[in-house]
Amino acid sequence: MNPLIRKFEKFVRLSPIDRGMLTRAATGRVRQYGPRIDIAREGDQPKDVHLILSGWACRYKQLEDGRRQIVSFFLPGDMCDLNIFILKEMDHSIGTITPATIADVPREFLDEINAGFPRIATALWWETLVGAAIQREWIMNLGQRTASERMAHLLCEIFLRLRLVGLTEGNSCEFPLTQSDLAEATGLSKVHVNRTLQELRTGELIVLKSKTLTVPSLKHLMSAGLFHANYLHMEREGSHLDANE
Amino acid sequence: MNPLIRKFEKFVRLSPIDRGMLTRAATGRVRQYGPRIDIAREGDQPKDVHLILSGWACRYKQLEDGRRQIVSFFLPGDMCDLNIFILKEMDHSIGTITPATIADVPREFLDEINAGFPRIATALWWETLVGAAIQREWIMNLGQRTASERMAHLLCEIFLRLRLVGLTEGNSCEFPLTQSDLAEATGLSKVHVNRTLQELRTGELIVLKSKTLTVPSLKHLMSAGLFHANYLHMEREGSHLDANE
DNA sequence: CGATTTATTGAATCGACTCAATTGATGTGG
DNA sequence: CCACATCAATTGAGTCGATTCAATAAATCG
Repeated sequence: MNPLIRKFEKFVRLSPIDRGMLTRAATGRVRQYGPRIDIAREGDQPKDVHLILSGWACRYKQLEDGRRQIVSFFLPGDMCDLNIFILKEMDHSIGTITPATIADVPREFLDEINAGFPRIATALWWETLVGAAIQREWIMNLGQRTASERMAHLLCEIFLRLRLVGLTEGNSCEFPLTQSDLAEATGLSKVHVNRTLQELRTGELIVLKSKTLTVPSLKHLMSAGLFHANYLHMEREGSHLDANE
Repeated sequence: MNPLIRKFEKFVRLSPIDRGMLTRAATGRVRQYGPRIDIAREGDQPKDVHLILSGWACRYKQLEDGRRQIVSFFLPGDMCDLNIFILKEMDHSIGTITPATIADVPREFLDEINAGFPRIATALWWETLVGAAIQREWIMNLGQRTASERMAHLLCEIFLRLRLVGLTEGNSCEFPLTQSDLAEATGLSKVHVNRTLQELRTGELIVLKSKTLTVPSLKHLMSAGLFHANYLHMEREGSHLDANE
Protein backbone atom coordinates (compact mmCIF):
# COMPACT_ATOMS: atom_id res chain seq x y z
CA MET A 1 0.00 0.00 0.00
CA ASN A 2 1.13 3.52 -0.77
CA PRO A 3 3.05 4.56 2.34
CA LEU A 4 2.12 8.18 1.78
CA ILE A 5 -1.56 7.41 2.23
CA ARG A 6 -0.74 5.37 5.28
CA LYS A 7 1.15 8.25 6.78
CA PHE A 8 -1.35 10.95 5.89
CA GLU A 9 -4.15 8.86 7.37
CA LYS A 10 -2.39 9.21 10.69
CA PHE A 11 -2.84 12.92 10.41
CA VAL A 12 -6.20 13.35 8.70
CA ARG A 13 -8.90 11.01 7.45
CA LEU A 14 -8.94 11.13 3.66
CA SER A 15 -11.90 10.68 1.35
CA PRO A 16 -11.88 7.89 -1.22
CA ILE A 17 -11.28 10.54 -3.86
CA ASP A 18 -8.32 11.87 -1.89
CA ARG A 19 -6.91 8.39 -1.71
CA GLY A 20 -7.42 7.94 -5.42
CA MET A 21 -5.49 11.11 -6.07
CA LEU A 22 -2.59 9.95 -3.94
CA THR A 23 -2.62 6.56 -5.61
CA ARG A 24 -2.39 8.34 -8.91
CA ALA A 25 0.64 10.25 -7.64
CA ALA A 26 2.32 6.97 -6.82
CA THR A 27 1.62 5.27 -10.12
CA GLY A 28 2.49 7.99 -12.59
CA ARG A 29 6.17 8.31 -13.36
CA VAL A 30 7.76 5.65 -11.21
CA ARG A 31 11.40 4.70 -11.39
CA GLN A 32 13.52 1.96 -9.90
CA TYR A 33 16.98 2.74 -8.64
CA GLY A 34 19.81 0.56 -7.48
CA PRO A 35 21.53 1.10 -4.14
CA ARG A 36 23.94 4.01 -3.70
CA ILE A 37 22.74 5.85 -6.77
CA ASP A 38 22.36 9.62 -7.01
CA ILE A 39 18.86 10.73 -7.90
CA ALA A 40 19.80 14.39 -8.04
CA ARG A 41 23.00 16.30 -7.55
CA GLU A 42 23.90 19.63 -6.04
CA GLY A 43 23.85 22.15 -8.86
CA ASP A 44 21.20 20.34 -10.88
CA GLN A 45 18.07 22.13 -11.89
CA PRO A 46 15.24 20.82 -9.72
CA LYS A 47 12.51 19.17 -11.74
CA ASP A 48 9.92 17.00 -10.09
CA VAL A 49 9.14 16.34 -6.50
CA HIS A 50 10.35 12.89 -5.52
CA LEU A 51 8.20 10.55 -3.51
CA ILE A 52 9.81 7.48 -1.99
CA LEU A 53 7.58 4.44 -2.43
CA SER A 54 10.04 1.85 -1.18
CA GLY A 55 13.63 1.73 -0.05
CA TRP A 56 15.79 4.23 1.81
CA ALA A 57 17.48 7.34 0.47
CA CYS A 58 19.15 10.40 1.89
CA ARG A 59 19.96 14.00 1.28
CA TYR A 60 23.59 14.87 1.65
CA LYS A 61 26.02 17.71 1.20
CA GLN A 62 29.69 17.49 0.47
CA LEU A 63 32.70 19.76 0.83
CA GLU A 64 35.47 20.05 -1.74
CA ASP A 65 37.82 18.02 0.41
CA GLY A 66 35.38 15.14 0.56
CA ARG A 67 33.79 15.63 3.97
CA ARG A 68 30.24 14.45 3.59
CA GLN A 69 27.22 15.07 5.76
CA ILE A 70 23.90 13.30 5.49
CA VAL A 71 21.34 15.95 6.34
CA SER A 72 18.23 13.79 6.25
CA PHE A 73 16.96 10.35 5.54
CA PHE A 74 14.11 9.58 3.19
CA LEU A 75 12.05 6.60 4.24
CA PRO A 76 9.10 5.14 2.37
CA GLY A 77 6.31 7.70 2.24
CA ASP A 78 8.68 10.65 2.41
CA MET A 79 8.80 13.38 -0.17
CA CYS A 80 11.56 15.79 -1.01
CA ASP A 81 10.87 19.52 -0.77
CA LEU A 82 7.55 20.60 -2.11
CA ASN A 83 7.79 23.34 -4.73
CA ILE A 84 11.48 22.79 -5.02
CA PHE A 85 11.28 23.84 -8.69
CA ILE A 86 10.91 27.43 -7.52
CA LEU A 87 14.66 27.35 -6.93
CA LYS A 88 17.14 27.54 -9.75
CA GLU A 89 19.46 24.87 -8.55
CA MET A 90 19.78 22.13 -5.96
CA ASP A 91 21.86 23.03 -2.92
CA HIS A 92 22.28 19.38 -1.94
CA SER A 93 22.28 15.94 -3.46
CA ILE A 94 19.87 13.07 -3.06
CA GLY A 95 21.03 9.50 -3.27
CA THR A 96 19.63 6.08 -2.59
CA ILE A 97 20.92 3.88 0.18
CA THR A 98 19.09 0.69 -0.72
CA PRO A 99 17.44 -0.12 -4.02
CA ALA A 100 14.44 2.18 -4.17
CA THR A 101 11.21 2.85 -6.00
CA ILE A 102 10.64 6.54 -6.46
CA ALA A 103 7.75 8.39 -8.07
CA ASP A 104 8.42 11.71 -9.75
CA VAL A 105 5.48 13.95 -9.05
CA PRO A 106 5.23 16.72 -11.62
CA ARG A 107 4.46 20.28 -10.75
CA GLU A 108 1.06 20.18 -12.42
CA PHE A 109 -0.01 17.40 -10.16
CA LEU A 110 0.73 19.52 -7.11
CA ASP A 111 -1.13 22.45 -8.62
CA GLU A 112 -4.10 20.18 -9.03
CA ILE A 113 -3.91 19.18 -5.36
CA ASN A 114 -3.76 22.75 -4.22
CA ALA A 115 -6.71 23.67 -6.39
CA GLY A 116 -9.09 20.87 -5.47
CA PHE A 117 -7.84 18.70 -2.61
CA PRO A 118 -7.59 20.80 0.51
CA ARG A 119 -7.11 17.88 2.87
CA ILE A 120 -4.17 16.60 0.88
CA ALA A 121 -2.78 20.10 0.57
CA THR A 122 -2.90 20.43 4.34
CA ALA A 123 -1.31 17.03 4.79
CA LEU A 124 1.49 18.13 2.49
CA TRP A 125 2.03 21.22 4.59
CA TRP A 126 2.08 19.04 7.66
CA GLU A 127 4.75 16.91 5.99
CA THR A 128 6.75 20.03 5.17
CA LEU A 129 6.54 21.33 8.71
CA VAL A 130 7.51 18.00 10.23
CA GLY A 131 10.44 17.86 7.83
CA ALA A 132 11.60 21.24 9.07
CA ALA A 133 11.15 20.15 12.68
CA ILE A 134 13.30 17.09 12.04
CA GLN A 135 16.05 19.25 10.61
CA ARG A 136 15.97 21.43 13.72
CA GLU A 137 16.16 18.39 15.93
CA TRP A 138 19.19 17.21 13.99
CA ILE A 139 20.87 20.53 14.68
CA MET A 140 20.14 20.02 18.35
CA ASN A 141 21.46 16.50 18.06
CA LEU A 142 24.74 17.53 16.47
CA GLY A 143 25.24 20.59 18.59
CA GLN A 144 24.38 19.37 22.06
CA ARG A 145 24.08 15.63 22.42
CA THR A 146 27.00 13.35 23.24
CA ALA A 147 27.91 10.55 20.87
CA SER A 148 25.74 7.91 22.50
CA GLU A 149 22.81 10.24 23.10
CA ARG A 150 23.06 11.28 19.50
CA MET A 151 23.07 7.76 18.19
CA ALA A 152 20.23 6.68 20.46
CA HIS A 153 18.25 9.69 19.35
CA LEU A 154 18.74 8.98 15.68
CA LEU A 155 17.75 5.36 16.10
CA CYS A 156 14.59 6.36 17.96
CA GLU A 157 13.65 8.78 15.22
CA ILE A 158 14.14 6.26 12.47
CA PHE A 159 12.27 3.59 14.35
CA LEU A 160 9.27 5.82 14.96
CA ARG A 161 9.20 7.08 11.42
CA LEU A 162 9.30 3.55 10.10
CA ARG A 163 6.54 2.52 12.46
CA LEU A 164 4.40 5.36 11.17
CA VAL A 165 4.40 3.77 7.74
CA GLY A 166 4.03 0.25 9.02
CA LEU A 167 7.59 -0.86 8.43
CA THR A 168 8.30 -2.22 11.87
CA GLU A 169 7.42 -5.62 13.24
CA GLY A 170 7.03 -5.53 16.97
CA ASN A 171 10.20 -3.94 18.24
CA SER A 172 12.27 -4.66 15.14
CA CYS A 173 12.80 -3.12 11.76
CA GLU A 174 15.01 -3.48 8.75
CA PHE A 175 18.02 -1.28 9.09
CA PRO A 176 20.16 -1.00 5.97
CA LEU A 177 22.46 1.79 7.13
CA THR A 178 26.14 1.00 7.39
CA GLN A 179 28.25 2.40 10.19
CA SER A 180 29.69 4.79 7.62
CA ASP A 181 26.21 6.08 6.89
CA LEU A 182 25.60 6.56 10.58
CA ALA A 183 28.92 8.38 10.84
CA GLU A 184 27.96 10.75 8.04
CA ALA A 185 24.58 11.39 9.62
CA THR A 186 25.81 11.96 13.16
CA GLY A 187 29.00 13.84 12.40
CA LEU A 188 31.06 11.20 14.19
CA SER A 189 33.97 9.21 12.81
CA LYS A 190 33.08 5.71 11.81
CA VAL A 191 35.41 4.24 14.40
CA HIS A 192 33.56 6.12 17.06
CA VAL A 193 30.21 5.08 15.65
CA ASN A 194 31.36 1.52 16.07
CA ARG A 195 32.26 2.10 19.68
CA THR A 196 29.09 4.01 20.35
CA LEU A 197 26.96 1.19 18.96
CA GLN A 198 28.80 -1.26 21.16
CA GLU A 199 28.03 0.93 24.12
CA LEU A 200 24.33 0.88 23.26
CA ARG A 201 24.52 -2.86 22.76
CA THR A 202 26.14 -3.57 26.08
CA GLY A 203 23.56 -1.32 27.71
CA GLU A 204 21.01 -3.63 26.09
CA LEU A 205 19.40 -0.66 24.44
CA ILE A 206 19.64 -2.09 20.93
CA VAL A 207 20.31 -5.26 19.04
CA LEU A 208 21.75 -4.48 15.65
CA LYS A 209 22.80 -7.37 13.51
CA SER A 210 22.53 -8.39 9.86
CA LYS A 211 20.71 -5.24 8.83
CA THR A 212 18.03 -5.62 11.47
CA LEU A 213 17.54 -3.30 14.39
CA THR A 214 15.72 -4.46 17.48
CA VAL A 215 14.80 -2.10 20.25
CA PRO A 216 14.02 -4.15 23.36
CA SER A 217 12.63 -1.13 25.15
CA LEU A 218 11.86 1.94 23.14
CA LYS A 219 11.28 3.77 26.39
CA HIS A 220 14.82 3.11 27.54
CA LEU A 221 16.37 3.99 24.21
CA MET A 222 14.39 7.21 24.14
CA SER A 223 15.59 8.12 27.56
CA ALA A 224 19.19 7.35 26.60
CA GLY A 225 18.82 9.67 23.62
CA LEU A 226 16.92 12.39 25.49
CA PHE A 227 14.32 11.78 22.88
CA HIS A 228 10.97 13.55 22.90
CA ALA A 229 8.67 12.60 20.09
CA ASN A 230 6.86 15.92 20.09
CA TYR A 231 8.86 17.21 17.13
CA LEU A 232 7.50 14.48 14.90
CA HIS A 233 3.97 15.78 15.45
CA MET A 234 2.50 12.33 15.12
CA GLU A 235 -0.83 12.67 16.91
CA ARG A 236 -3.85 13.08 14.72
CA GLU A 237 -3.76 16.81 14.82
CA GLY A 238 -5.74 17.35 11.67
CA SER A 239 -8.85 15.54 12.79
CA HIS A 240 -11.00 18.60 12.35
CA LEU A 241 -10.28 18.27 8.65
CA ASP A 242 -11.51 14.70 8.40
CA ALA A 243 -13.49 13.75 5.34
CA ASN A 244 -16.90 12.36 6.19
CA GLU A 245 -16.90 8.83 4.90
CA MET B 1 10.99 50.34 4.79
CA ASN B 2 9.47 46.91 5.31
CA PRO B 3 12.43 44.54 5.09
CA LEU B 4 10.18 41.81 3.78
CA ILE B 5 9.38 43.80 0.68
CA ARG B 6 13.03 44.60 0.28
CA LYS B 7 13.92 40.95 0.42
CA PHE B 8 11.16 39.70 -1.82
CA GLU B 9 12.05 42.31 -4.42
CA LYS B 10 15.40 40.56 -4.73
CA PHE B 11 13.56 37.48 -5.81
CA VAL B 12 10.62 38.75 -7.81
CA ARG B 13 9.36 42.18 -8.92
CA LEU B 14 6.17 42.95 -7.06
CA SER B 15 3.24 45.02 -8.26
CA PRO B 16 2.19 48.10 -6.28
CA ILE B 17 -0.79 46.11 -5.05
CA ASP B 18 1.52 43.32 -3.89
CA ARG B 19 3.57 45.86 -2.02
CA GLY B 20 0.46 47.31 -0.47
CA MET B 21 -0.52 43.89 0.75
CA LEU B 22 2.88 43.32 2.35
CA THR B 23 2.78 46.74 3.95
CA ARG B 24 -0.57 45.83 5.42
CA ALA B 25 0.98 42.67 6.86
CA ALA B 26 3.59 44.77 8.59
CA THR B 27 1.21 47.32 10.06
CA GLY B 28 -1.54 45.11 11.44
CA ARG B 29 -0.81 43.59 14.79
CA VAL B 30 2.62 44.86 15.63
CA ARG B 31 4.33 44.36 18.96
CA GLN B 32 7.47 45.62 20.61
CA TYR B 33 9.60 43.30 22.66
CA GLY B 34 12.54 43.90 24.92
CA PRO B 35 15.82 42.00 24.53
CA ARG B 36 16.00 38.36 25.64
CA ILE B 37 12.25 37.87 25.78
CA ASP B 38 10.47 34.71 24.72
CA ILE B 39 7.87 35.26 22.01
CA ALA B 40 6.73 31.66 22.03
CA ARG B 41 7.70 28.60 24.00
CA GLU B 42 8.02 24.94 23.24
CA GLY B 43 4.69 23.35 24.04
CA ASP B 44 2.64 26.44 23.26
CA GLN B 45 -0.14 26.28 20.77
CA PRO B 46 1.02 28.08 17.62
CA LYS B 47 -1.11 31.05 16.75
CA ASP B 48 0.05 33.63 14.27
CA VAL B 49 2.98 33.69 11.95
CA HIS B 50 5.59 36.08 13.26
CA LEU B 51 7.32 38.55 10.98
CA ILE B 52 10.42 40.32 12.25
CA LEU B 53 10.32 43.98 11.32
CA SER B 54 13.35 45.08 13.30
CA GLY B 55 15.79 43.52 15.73
CA TRP B 56 17.22 40.04 16.02
CA ALA B 57 15.60 36.92 17.40
CA CYS B 58 16.27 33.22 17.37
CA ARG B 59 14.70 29.83 17.52
CA TYR B 60 16.14 27.56 20.16
CA LYS B 61 15.64 24.19 21.74
CA GLN B 62 16.59 23.13 25.20
CA LEU B 63 17.21 19.85 27.01
CA GLU B 64 16.07 19.10 30.57
CA ASP B 65 19.60 19.53 31.88
CA GLY B 66 19.85 23.02 30.43
CA ARG B 67 21.85 22.41 27.28
CA ARG B 68 20.57 24.93 24.78
CA GLN B 69 20.92 25.04 21.02
CA ILE B 70 20.03 27.96 18.81
CA VAL B 71 18.69 26.39 15.65
CA SER B 72 18.21 29.55 13.62
CA PHE B 73 18.43 33.28 13.71
CA PHE B 74 15.65 35.60 12.70
CA LEU B 75 16.84 38.83 11.14
CA PRO B 76 14.64 41.69 9.98
CA GLY B 77 12.44 40.50 7.15
CA ASP B 78 12.40 36.91 8.35
CA MET B 79 9.24 35.03 9.14
CA CYS B 80 8.72 31.99 11.29
CA ASP B 81 7.21 28.87 9.76
CA LEU B 82 4.33 29.48 7.43
CA ASN B 83 1.20 27.55 8.33
CA ILE B 84 2.65 26.66 11.69
CA PHE B 85 -0.88 26.65 13.12
CA ILE B 86 -1.43 23.31 11.40
CA LEU B 87 0.59 21.81 14.23
CA LYS B 88 -0.84 21.33 17.68
CA GLU B 89 2.15 22.55 19.59
CA MET B 90 5.46 24.28 19.17
CA ASP B 91 8.48 21.98 19.15
CA HIS B 92 10.88 24.84 19.84
CA SER B 93 10.94 28.28 21.41
CA ILE B 94 11.41 31.68 19.86
CA GLY B 95 13.09 34.48 21.75
CA THR B 96 14.40 37.92 21.01
CA ILE B 97 18.07 38.75 21.20
CA THR B 98 17.82 42.52 20.87
CA PRO B 99 14.72 44.64 21.35
CA ALA B 100 12.51 43.77 18.41
CA THR B 101 9.44 44.82 16.50
CA ILE B 102 7.41 41.86 15.41
CA ALA B 103 4.20 41.69 13.41
CA ASP B 104 1.78 38.85 14.05
CA VAL B 105 0.31 37.82 10.75
CA PRO B 106 -2.99 36.02 11.21
CA ARG B 107 -3.94 32.93 9.33
CA GLU B 108 -6.66 34.72 7.37
CA PHE B 109 -4.13 37.09 5.96
CA LEU B 110 -2.11 34.22 4.56
CA ASP B 111 -5.25 32.65 3.10
CA GLU B 112 -5.91 35.92 1.35
CA ILE B 113 -2.41 35.91 -0.11
CA ASN B 114 -2.77 32.39 -1.38
CA ALA B 115 -6.10 33.21 -2.95
CA GLY B 116 -5.22 36.40 -4.75
CA PHE B 117 -1.51 37.21 -4.68
CA PRO B 118 0.35 34.51 -6.53
CA ARG B 119 3.64 36.41 -6.66
CA ILE B 120 3.67 36.89 -2.91
CA ALA B 121 2.62 33.28 -2.40
CA THR B 122 5.56 32.18 -4.48
CA ALA B 123 7.90 34.50 -2.63
CA LEU B 124 6.69 32.98 0.63
CA TRP B 125 7.46 29.52 -0.71
CA TRP B 126 10.87 30.76 -1.73
CA GLU B 127 11.37 32.01 1.82
CA THR B 128 10.30 28.64 3.20
CA LEU B 129 12.65 26.74 0.93
CA VAL B 130 15.58 29.00 1.72
CA GLY B 131 14.83 28.55 5.40
CA ALA B 132 15.02 24.79 4.97
CA ALA B 133 18.26 25.12 3.01
CA ILE B 134 19.78 27.17 5.82
CA GLN B 135 18.85 24.50 8.34
CA ARG B 136 20.55 21.88 6.20
CA GLU B 137 23.64 24.01 5.93
CA TRP B 138 23.71 24.35 9.71
CA ILE B 139 23.66 20.58 9.98
CA MET B 140 26.62 20.46 7.63
CA ASN B 141 28.27 23.17 9.67
CA LEU B 142 27.87 21.34 12.97
CA GLY B 143 28.64 17.93 11.60
CA GLN B 144 31.66 18.57 9.41
CA ARG B 145 33.28 21.94 9.85
CA THR B 146 36.01 22.67 12.37
CA ALA B 147 35.48 25.35 14.98
CA SER B 148 36.99 28.17 12.95
CA GLU B 149 35.42 27.09 9.68
CA ARG B 150 32.13 26.87 11.48
CA MET B 151 32.41 30.31 12.96
CA ALA B 152 33.56 31.86 9.71
CA HIS B 153 30.68 30.19 7.93
CA LEU B 154 28.10 31.48 10.36
CA LEU B 155 29.47 35.01 10.14
CA CYS B 156 29.34 34.90 6.35
CA GLU B 157 25.76 33.75 6.41
CA ILE B 158 24.64 36.44 8.80
CA PHE B 159 26.49 39.12 6.90
CA LEU B 160 24.93 38.14 3.57
CA ARG B 161 21.47 37.84 5.03
CA LEU B 162 21.78 41.27 6.57
CA ARG B 163 23.03 42.71 3.32
CA LEU B 164 20.00 41.29 1.55
CA VAL B 165 17.77 43.50 3.66
CA GLY B 166 20.05 46.50 3.51
CA LEU B 167 21.40 46.26 7.02
CA THR B 168 25.08 46.40 6.17
CA GLU B 169 27.18 49.46 5.53
CA GLY B 170 30.08 48.67 3.29
CA ASN B 171 31.80 45.74 4.92
CA SER B 172 30.34 46.32 8.37
CA CYS B 173 27.15 45.51 10.18
CA GLU B 174 25.67 45.65 13.62
CA PHE B 175 26.32 42.45 15.46
CA PRO B 176 24.46 42.10 18.75
CA LEU B 177 25.26 38.45 19.44
CA THR B 178 27.27 37.66 22.54
CA GLN B 179 29.90 34.95 22.56
CA SER B 180 27.42 32.84 24.51
CA ASP B 181 24.92 33.21 21.67
CA LEU B 182 27.57 32.17 19.20
CA ALA B 183 28.39 29.20 21.40
CA GLU B 184 24.78 28.09 21.48
CA ALA B 185 24.49 28.46 17.73
CA THR B 186 27.70 26.68 16.82
CA GLY B 187 27.62 23.94 19.42
CA LEU B 188 30.96 25.08 20.82
CA SER B 189 31.71 26.07 24.41
CA LYS B 190 31.90 29.78 24.98
CA VAL B 191 35.54 29.57 25.95
CA HIS B 192 36.28 27.99 22.63
CA VAL B 193 34.17 30.55 20.80
CA ASN B 194 36.35 33.20 22.35
CA ARG B 195 39.51 31.49 21.14
CA THR B 196 38.05 30.86 17.73
CA LEU B 197 37.13 34.51 17.31
CA GLN B 198 40.65 35.48 18.30
CA GLU B 199 41.95 33.16 15.66
CA LEU B 200 39.78 34.82 13.03
CA ARG B 201 40.88 38.21 14.28
CA THR B 202 44.58 37.46 14.11
CA GLY B 203 44.01 36.05 10.63
CA GLU B 204 42.55 39.49 9.84
CA LEU B 205 39.39 37.85 8.67
CA ILE B 206 37.12 39.82 10.97
CA VAL B 207 37.05 42.84 13.22
CA LEU B 208 34.50 42.37 15.96
CA LYS B 209 34.26 45.05 18.59
CA SER B 210 31.52 46.87 20.45
CA LYS B 211 28.70 45.01 18.73
CA THR B 212 29.98 45.78 15.26
CA LEU B 213 31.29 43.23 12.82
CA THR B 214 33.59 44.26 10.00
CA VAL B 215 34.61 41.86 7.29
CA PRO B 216 37.67 43.29 5.54
CA SER B 217 37.44 40.72 2.77
CA LEU B 218 34.26 38.72 2.46
CA LYS B 219 36.04 36.58 -0.08
CA HIS B 220 38.66 35.53 2.42
CA LEU B 221 36.16 34.90 5.19
CA MET B 222 34.07 32.80 2.85
CA SER B 223 37.04 30.75 1.89
CA ALA B 224 37.99 30.27 5.56
CA GLY B 225 34.47 29.02 6.21
CA LEU B 226 34.21 26.90 3.07
CA PHE B 227 31.22 29.05 2.37
CA HIS B 228 29.22 28.75 -0.82
CA ALA B 229 26.32 31.12 -1.08
CA ASN B 230 24.32 28.86 -3.34
CA TYR B 231 22.17 27.61 -0.49
CA LEU B 232 20.83 31.09 0.15
CA HIS B 233 19.35 31.16 -3.37
CA MET B 234 19.83 34.87 -3.64
CA GLU B 235 19.83 35.45 -7.37
CA ARG B 236 16.63 36.73 -8.87
CA GLU B 237 15.32 33.33 -9.70
CA GLY B 238 11.69 34.33 -9.87
CA SER B 239 12.09 36.88 -12.64
CA HIS B 240 9.66 35.06 -14.89
CA LEU B 241 7.03 35.92 -12.31
CA ASP B 242 7.69 39.65 -12.41
CA ALA B 243 4.71 41.96 -12.28
CA ASN B 244 4.58 44.29 -15.28
CA GLU B 245 4.86 47.74 -13.82
C1' DC C 1 35.81 -19.19 -3.99
C1' DG C 2 38.53 -14.85 -3.92
C1' DA C 3 37.51 -9.93 -3.83
C1' DT C 4 35.67 -6.11 -1.66
C1' DT C 5 33.12 -3.92 1.60
C1' DT C 6 31.95 -3.54 6.45
C1' DA C 7 32.96 -4.08 11.22
C1' DT C 8 36.15 -4.31 15.05
C1' DT C 9 40.18 -3.41 17.99
C1' DG C 10 44.39 -0.90 19.80
C1' DA C 11 47.31 2.98 20.43
C1' DA C 12 48.57 7.62 20.05
C1' DT C 13 47.06 12.27 19.34
C1' DC C 14 44.45 16.39 19.26
C1' DG C 15 40.57 19.48 19.31
C1' DA C 16 37.49 21.11 22.27
C1' DC C 17 35.80 21.05 27.03
C1' DT C 18 35.62 22.11 32.02
C1' DC C 19 37.00 24.58 35.88
C1' DA C 20 38.58 28.63 37.80
C1' DA C 21 40.25 33.12 38.07
C1' DT C 22 40.74 37.77 36.05
C1' DT C 23 39.91 41.61 33.30
C1' DG C 24 36.97 44.59 30.90
C1' DA C 25 32.53 46.53 29.68
C1' DT C 26 27.93 48.07 30.62
C1' DG C 27 24.45 49.79 33.23
C1' DT C 28 21.98 51.60 37.39
C1' DG C 29 20.85 53.88 41.49
C1' DG C 30 22.23 56.84 45.17
C1' DC D 1 28.69 61.19 37.97
C1' DC D 2 30.94 58.00 40.48
C1' DA D 3 30.57 53.39 42.93
C1' DC D 4 28.96 49.18 42.78
C1' DA D 5 26.88 45.31 40.64
C1' DT D 6 26.30 42.59 36.75
C1' DC D 7 27.27 40.70 32.56
C1' DA D 8 30.64 39.72 28.81
C1' DA D 9 35.18 38.63 27.40
C1' DT D 10 39.67 36.75 28.18
C1' DT D 11 43.40 33.67 29.85
C1' DG D 12 45.62 29.43 31.86
C1' DA D 13 45.82 24.68 33.07
C1' DG D 14 44.33 20.12 33.12
C1' DT D 15 41.22 16.65 31.21
C1' DC D 16 38.39 14.03 28.26
C1' DG D 17 35.79 12.76 24.24
C1' DA D 18 36.47 11.80 19.82
C1' DT D 19 39.80 11.51 16.07
C1' DT D 20 43.40 9.46 13.12
C1' DC D 21 46.16 5.79 11.69
C1' DA D 22 46.79 1.15 11.14
C1' DA D 23 45.92 -3.56 11.34
C1' DT D 24 42.79 -7.45 11.61
C1' DA D 25 38.42 -9.98 11.49
C1' DA D 26 34.02 -10.76 9.68
C1' DA D 27 30.46 -10.41 6.39
C1' DT D 28 28.71 -9.94 1.73
C1' DC D 29 28.81 -10.34 -3.17
C1' DG D 30 29.69 -11.74 -7.92
